[in-house]
Amino acid sequence: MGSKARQATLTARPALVANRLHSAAIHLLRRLRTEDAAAGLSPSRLSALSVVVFGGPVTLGDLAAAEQVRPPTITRLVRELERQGLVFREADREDRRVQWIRATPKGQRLLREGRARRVQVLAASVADLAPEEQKALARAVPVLERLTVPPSRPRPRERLGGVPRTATRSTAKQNRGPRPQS
Amino acid sequence: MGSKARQATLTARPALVANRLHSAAIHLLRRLRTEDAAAGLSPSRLSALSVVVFGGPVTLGDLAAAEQVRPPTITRLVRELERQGLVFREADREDRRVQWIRATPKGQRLLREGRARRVQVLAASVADLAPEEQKALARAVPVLERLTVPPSRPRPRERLGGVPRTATRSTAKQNRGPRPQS
DNA sequence: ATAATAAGTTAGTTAAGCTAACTAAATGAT
DNA sequence: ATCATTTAGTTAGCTTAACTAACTTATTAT
Repeated sequence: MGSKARQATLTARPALVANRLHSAAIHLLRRLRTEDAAAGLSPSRLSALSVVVFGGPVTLGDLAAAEQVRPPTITRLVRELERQGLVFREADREDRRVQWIRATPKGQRLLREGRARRVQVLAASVADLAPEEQKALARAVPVLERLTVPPSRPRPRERLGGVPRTATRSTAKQNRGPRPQS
Repeated sequence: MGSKARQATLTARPALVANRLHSAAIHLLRRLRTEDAAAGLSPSRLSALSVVVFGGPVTLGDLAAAEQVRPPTITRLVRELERQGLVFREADREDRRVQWIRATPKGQRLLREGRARRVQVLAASVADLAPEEQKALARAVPVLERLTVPPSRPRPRERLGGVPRTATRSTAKQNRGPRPQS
């Protein structure tokens, strides 16, 4: 194969790449769904819990934004995580409409252990690939991650780094309103 | 190959790659979900329709295997596609338990036009990437596609390539007594 | 004081997955 | 030939996760 010609073909068809990525993502998740279920955490809950664990205390709205879903979806998701004893809420002292979500120790443990267990099947497949293939994947991952962030989302989240609790509320509020750069 | 150390890092952690792939896939699909809805075809239906359109006539079992879902799920999915006038079924003449699924012209058209429209947002993002990034993605896609096929599934489905209709059925089933219609 | 905005919740719908239990047809053994 | 088994698909009922619309409560602005 002439590599020049092939490269040209590849880069000339973003739609084709997008298409195949789409399919691949669907099938990838289908494949992992089974493992997810075994550990009692659906992909949605897993993803949300992960934001809570690594992103420090977050509000419901933060979570909804991070997960790119609507408020009711987050309400329900958090309720389930709460029921499983993986997160808990705490009302903000300054703005009593706001609920801060934190992970319990159980939630942190379950995320770390469970997540590893869940992607283990995938990881094994990755490990079975030829080195060049693994490299191809590893190089594509950061690109993929950039792709999955909608460009239309400014995301002003200072809170996401471990916020000490109540003090930050006023600070956070400030940039809530103005929405600096879009 | 430039940095040996970097390669080692990249290939040494399949679990890390798997993890990030998992997240990326979730967010990718979330992002596309909105676009999907607009065109009237959910990701699942889109994926199934795509198999029917490009994989020639398939049985329900074929579809279930290709989509990695259980029979009831496929039954429902096909019923909806049928209701939308995108596919139709036809009973096999030799084995009357078997249903062959084909795309209608409308289904073919909708897939071609609709699919492009649906992944258009993603395609636009891909097009916006730097050329090296596009190449990284393009090279990773085939690897991804291999990853999404469970290794534990031998799946010797001869039917999946465009089967002319009833002729092949007997080939597959050959040597079994021809049960005349009752 | 009152209107407007913001954060979450509730209610109700739709879609997509599953298992269990079923029907109908085909195959195999006696 | 009959009866048991296997296979293809369906039905019923459950769960999860998404959505919109309409609501409550709290905050902010006029």
